[in-house]
Amino acid sequence: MTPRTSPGPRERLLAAGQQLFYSQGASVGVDALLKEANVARRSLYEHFGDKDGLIAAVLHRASAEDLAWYENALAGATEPRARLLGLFDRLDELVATPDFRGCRYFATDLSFADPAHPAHAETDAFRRSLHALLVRELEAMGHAHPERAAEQLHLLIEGTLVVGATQDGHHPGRAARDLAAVVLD
Amino acid sequence: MTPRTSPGPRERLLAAGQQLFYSQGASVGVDALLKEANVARRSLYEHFGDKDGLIAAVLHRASAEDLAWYENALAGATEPRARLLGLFDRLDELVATPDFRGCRYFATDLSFADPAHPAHAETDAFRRSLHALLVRELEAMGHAHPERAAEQLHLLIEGTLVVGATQDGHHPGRAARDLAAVVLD
DNA sequence: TTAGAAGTAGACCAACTGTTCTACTTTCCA
DNA sequence: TGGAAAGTAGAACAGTTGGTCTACTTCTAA
Repeated sequence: MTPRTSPGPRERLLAAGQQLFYSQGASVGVDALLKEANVARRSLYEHFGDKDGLIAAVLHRASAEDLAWYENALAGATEPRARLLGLFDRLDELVATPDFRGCRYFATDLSFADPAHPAHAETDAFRRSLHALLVRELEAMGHAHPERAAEQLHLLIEGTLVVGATQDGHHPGRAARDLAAVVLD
Repeated sequence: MTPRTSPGPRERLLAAGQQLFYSQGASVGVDALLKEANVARRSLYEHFGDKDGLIAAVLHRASAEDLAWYENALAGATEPRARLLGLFDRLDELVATPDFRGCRYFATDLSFADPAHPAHAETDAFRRSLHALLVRELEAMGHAHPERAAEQLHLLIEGTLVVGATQDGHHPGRAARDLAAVVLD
């Protein structure tokens, strides 16, 4: 019942944070977040404690969404090897998006020099999940060294994101895909 | 003459900026910079106009130093192929440094959402120089597709830096070196 | 119907930001 | 020796930051 016709302030804050933290960086002001979310100042502090709490919550949510994106990208094919190669095709499309600005998690890590900041726990968790996902796929295709290969694929993914974010016109996904094919053999 | 026994305020500001912008990010306060450089407030604004001017100048200087680092890393061998592979060995050592925090230029790009910020011109220039350096080496070894191979090597370098900055205990330089060997053939 | 929870709106605060300015000192060259 | 240039020290300023607080409204469930 009461299917909540429109999302509440908590949801709106998370959505606004996800968008603004990505496009502007973690330094966006609280005022901008409140305005974008159309939410009262008080609601932010009631729901998340402080700005850092919102940042961590946004990363937590984005992490789940991004992992789902990876799963979806893999689902483009059924054969294990084709699944992983297809991932790089999808990455190539992703980084070509006009407002692509690189990996949310690495950007967050760079924003907070203090290693005790709660955001780092979220970015670490994301990377571990991504690594586990890659290992799972590699094991499914019977790779001889899944751990090592996963690290190499991860390196190719990060490289693709950075090059995609900093250089226009390139197709880093294609370059990475060629190298990924080597890793898989 | 007057070999300037100790570096002047300009040099001290550049050195302090190079260190603090890297370790703390571009958001370090002017006060911290002045204190670290042991320089009067006024000197900063006389020499660099404003904080952004210092940021650009620091990047300009770091760019030259970092390119020299790449040249030096290549100089570990004479045979063209060994030169490029040796670069990844040096990168592997670099990212293992305890205070390594990733690529200065990518971090800077992420810090300034405004594409008109003067820092972006410096990071672009650095990347172009690095690309040219890679192309030069690939041509020297008679590679069939120097431009394409340079993009792949660049991707491997960026991936190495990101993984090195975010995951401890890994040896991304080794993983990248294996893949670089494939690129070179 | 009504009490209480949740939300809005916005004033307010202390701390900090980059920047400008004034006054004094050092350096160095003609 | 003298005087301009460059440097230091630090007060002051306006704008912004994250965060708290009060007063009012809306929703909702007993």
